Amino acid sequence: MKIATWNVNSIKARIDTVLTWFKQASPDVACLQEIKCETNAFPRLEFEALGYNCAVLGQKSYNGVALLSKHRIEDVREGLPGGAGDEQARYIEGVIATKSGALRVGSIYLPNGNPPDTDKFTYKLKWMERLIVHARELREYEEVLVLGGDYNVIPMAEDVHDAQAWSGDALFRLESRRHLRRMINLGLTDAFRACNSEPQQYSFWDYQAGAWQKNNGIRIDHLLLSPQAADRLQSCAIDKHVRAWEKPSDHVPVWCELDMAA
DNA sequence: ATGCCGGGCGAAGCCCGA
Repeated sequence: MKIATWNVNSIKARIDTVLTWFKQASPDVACLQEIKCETNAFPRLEFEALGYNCAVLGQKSYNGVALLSKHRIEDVREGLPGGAGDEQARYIEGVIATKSGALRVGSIYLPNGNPPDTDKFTYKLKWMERLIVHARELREYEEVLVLGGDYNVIPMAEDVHDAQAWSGDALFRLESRRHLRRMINLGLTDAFRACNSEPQQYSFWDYQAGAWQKNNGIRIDHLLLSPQAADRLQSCAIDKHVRAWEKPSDHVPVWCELDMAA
């Protein structure tokens, strides 16, 4: 069972690139972020033609998340609990029935939080607090669970080209990293780091200042696995080559393979 | 160097991202 996450930076602008990757990579389940369209404007037909079911939580202009699955998506939860008045479409979750039981998948678009001296950073930290509370609830289900998405947090200095330059940034601030560490401490596994100990492995390169050409990247797109999922983890990789395609997103797909055969 | 790209919106120029 191949499960992927990808911040596509507008599904409308990126549809050809995204479909090309889906045809090649053929993930069983995919978490998309920054679709930047309203729910009913999501290009469902294009994905259905490839055999996918779609669960979408969209929003006009900004944010927006989706779950795509070759199998039926059940028990869809739209939005992260605990956010009374939070209008930003940043979380969708669903359950996929497999031969070896339920697979629960969440698609996360965590707030950026910059600049850090504003309420944007406060919103980010509060959102992370809500995510921790929700992950703690999900832990009790003892299911195969994958929380995939654009976390907008650089876990460690080895996950950024220039840690010094990023030290004050909301993506690398200690408060953000501490909250991500709390997620891990709930018993979740960073799938990529469970499979790859090489430093300087990135999932995002800015469009500006030749960041891609200079390999000035950061690793902020993560797949966090429950113990039941981590036990089934076979591989995890970053599809870096996609960043060199025509009209790329600034993020690339990250995927893992779980053994759900039995 | 926060605004060098790139997208949304909407029809010029501003908001936003990481």
